[in-house]
Amino acid sequence: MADVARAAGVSSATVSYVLSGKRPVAAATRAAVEAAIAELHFTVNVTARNLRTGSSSLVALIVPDIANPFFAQLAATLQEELRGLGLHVVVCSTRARRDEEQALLAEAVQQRFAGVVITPFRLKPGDFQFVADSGMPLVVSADVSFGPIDLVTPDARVATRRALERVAAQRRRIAMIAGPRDATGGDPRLEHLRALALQFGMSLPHELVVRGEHTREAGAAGFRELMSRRYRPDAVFCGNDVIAVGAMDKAHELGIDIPGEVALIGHDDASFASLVRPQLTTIRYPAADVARAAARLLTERLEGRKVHKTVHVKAEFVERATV
Amino acid sequence: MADVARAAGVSSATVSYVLSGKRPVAAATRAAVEAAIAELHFTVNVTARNLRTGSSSLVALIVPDIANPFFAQLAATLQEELRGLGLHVVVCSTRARRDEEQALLAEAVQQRFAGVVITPFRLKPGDFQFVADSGMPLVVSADVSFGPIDLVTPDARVATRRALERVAAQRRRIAMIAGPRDATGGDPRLEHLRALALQFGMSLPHELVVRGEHTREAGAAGFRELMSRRYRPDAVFCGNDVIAVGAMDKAHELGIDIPGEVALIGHDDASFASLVRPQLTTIRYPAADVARAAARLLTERLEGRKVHKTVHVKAEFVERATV
DNA sequence: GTGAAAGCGCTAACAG
DNA sequence: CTGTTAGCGCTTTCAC
Repeated sequence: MADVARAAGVSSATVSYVLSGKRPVAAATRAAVEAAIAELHFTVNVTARNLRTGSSSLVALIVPDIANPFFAQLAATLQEELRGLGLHVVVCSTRARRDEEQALLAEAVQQRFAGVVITPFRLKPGDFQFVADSGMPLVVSADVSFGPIDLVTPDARVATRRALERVAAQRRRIAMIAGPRDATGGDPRLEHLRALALQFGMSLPHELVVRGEHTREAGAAGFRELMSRRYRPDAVFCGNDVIAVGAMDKAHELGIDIPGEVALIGHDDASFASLVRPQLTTIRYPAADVARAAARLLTERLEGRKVHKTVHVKAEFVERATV
Repeated sequence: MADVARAAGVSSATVSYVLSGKRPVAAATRAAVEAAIAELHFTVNVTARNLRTGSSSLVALIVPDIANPFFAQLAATLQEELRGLGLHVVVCSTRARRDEEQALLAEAVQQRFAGVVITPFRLKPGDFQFVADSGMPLVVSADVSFGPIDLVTPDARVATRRALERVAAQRRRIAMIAGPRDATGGDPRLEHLRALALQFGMSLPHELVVRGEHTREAGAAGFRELMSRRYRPDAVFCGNDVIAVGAMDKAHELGIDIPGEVALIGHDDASFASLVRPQLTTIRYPAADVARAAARLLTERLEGRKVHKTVHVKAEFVERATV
C-alpha cells in the first residue's frame, strides 16, 4: 500500500480511502491511485485489515457430518448467500461428538470469526453461553431453543399431522427409530409425534421407540429390532432420512415389503430420498431455506441487531412410495 | 499477551516463546506464564500472528458443487485430515462456472491462504499459473495434468478395462453421456473409453456421444437423445453418477428396462449410487482417498517440498445391477 | 480534500 | 535463559 501511495504521489491514507470509499477523494487523486493499483497489481492484505479493525471474513459452519447431503446442501446455500457479503464459510464436521462440537466452537471464538452457524448434536444449552458472552454472532439451527440465542427451527406441526393422517387411514401401530438419548434437546421429533399420535387415536409406546446414531447402520439395526417385537409395528417413522435408508436396507434383507407390510417415513428429504426405490416418503425440512434464514440472522447481527430472534422454517409432508 | 506478561512478571517475548516452544524457557518461568494465561483466559490472536508471520491456517477447497455427495465426501475427509495440523477448510462452490473458479482462486491468493485444493471444471491450464507464481501451495484434482503443479489423478485403466470386458460380453453398441465440450481438459474419460473400446472390437462413434452439464437434468436429456438415435446404443457410460441417475429417471419414464435393454455405467461411486434401484454399476473413484492424497501433497509443500508431484488414485469397477 | 502518525497483537532478530 | 525492540500492512483519528 505504501508502494501504491508512492507511485501515485499520495499518502497511504488516501489509498486506503480510495479503496474503502469512507471519505471523499478528488477525482484526479482517485484516478492516480487506481492507476497505481492496477500498475502494481496491488491487493489489500486482508489479514492486516482484520488485525486493525478486529473483524474477520470467516463464518464457521459446525455440523455433525458434512458428508450427509442434508448438511452439504446447507453448506452450499450458506456459502452462496454469504459470498456476496465477502464472507467465507469454514466447514467443520464434528462426527456428532460433543467434545468436537465444544472444541470447534471454542476455536471459532478464539480465532475471532465473524460468526458461527451450528447444528448441535450433543451440545447442552450451557455450552453456548460463552459464545454469546463473547459477542460473536451465533445462529443455532435446532429443534429446540437454547435460550436467548438466534434460532432457526422447523415448524413441523402441519407436516407431521398430515403424515399421521395419511398413516392413520391404514395403519394401527406406529413406531420410531429415533436419535440417541443423549442428543441435544432430547428428541423433539419423537415427542411431537407421540403427542400428535394420541390425537389420532394411536399411541407410540416406549417399546416401539428404538434409538441409535444418525447412520444407515443404526437405521438397519433399529428396524431389525422393531421387527422382532411382539407387537410388530406397521408404520415406522425415522429421525432422519439416513436412518430410513438403513431401515430399507434391512427390510429388503428380511424380505419385508415396504410399504405393503410396513410404512416408512423419513425426515429431512435429503437428496437421496427420491433416489431410493421405493422412493422415500418423508417430512421435508428444506436445507436451503434453513441456510438462507441463518444467513439472514447472521447478517442482521453483523449489522447491529441486539435482541435474539427465532425463524421458523416450514416443514412439508412429501408423500412418495413408502407409505 | 502484554497483560499476561505483566501478570507473570516477564516480557511478552517470553510469553510468546512459552506458547510456541521455539526456544527453551525455565520451568519456573513457564509455570508462572501458564498460570497467568489460565488466570486471564488468554488466547493468542491468530490474526496478529498471521500478519506477523505471513502465514494462514486456511485452505480453500474449490469444487463445482459442494452439494454433490462426491465433493461433500471430499470436503469431509480433507477437513478431517487437515484438522490435526491446525488447518481449516474454506469451501467454495463454483457452480461449474469458469468466472467463479477464477474469482475464487484469485481470492485465495489475495487472502494469502495456506493453500488451495481445486477440482477445476472449466479452468484452462494457464489459469493456474499465477497461483503457482505466488508461491502458494496448490493441489489440483483432475483427470489431466496442468503442467508443473501438484496433481491427484485417477488411474482408471484397469477399472475401465474391466467395465468394457463386462459390457463386451453382451452388448454391441456403446454410447456416452459426457460432460460439456468446454470442460477442463476436454473429456479424458471419454477419450480413454473410446481408445479402450477399439481394443474390444467395439467403437464409440461421435453420433453416440452426447454432452451436457454434470446434472441430473442433463443426464435425462442425454439419455433421451441417445434413445432416439437410429443406432440405439445398448450400453451407456456416464461422465459421473449424477448424470447416470438422470439417465435412469428418463429410462423409467420411457419404459426402457435397465439393464435389460440398456446397460448403464456411472463414474465416481457417489454415495447414492448404491441407493438407487437398480443399484448403479459404476467406476469408483474414491473421494476419501483423493482427499487424503491432496492433504498429503499440501502438507509436503508446507514443509518445503519444491518439485511438483503427481499421485495416482486407483479407480475400481464396481459391478452392481445396471449392467 | 489530504497527510502524519499511532497502534491493532504478535514474532523474531539482536543483545545481553 | 530472558528482555528490548522493530516492524508485519492496514485503518483511523487528529491536524491542516
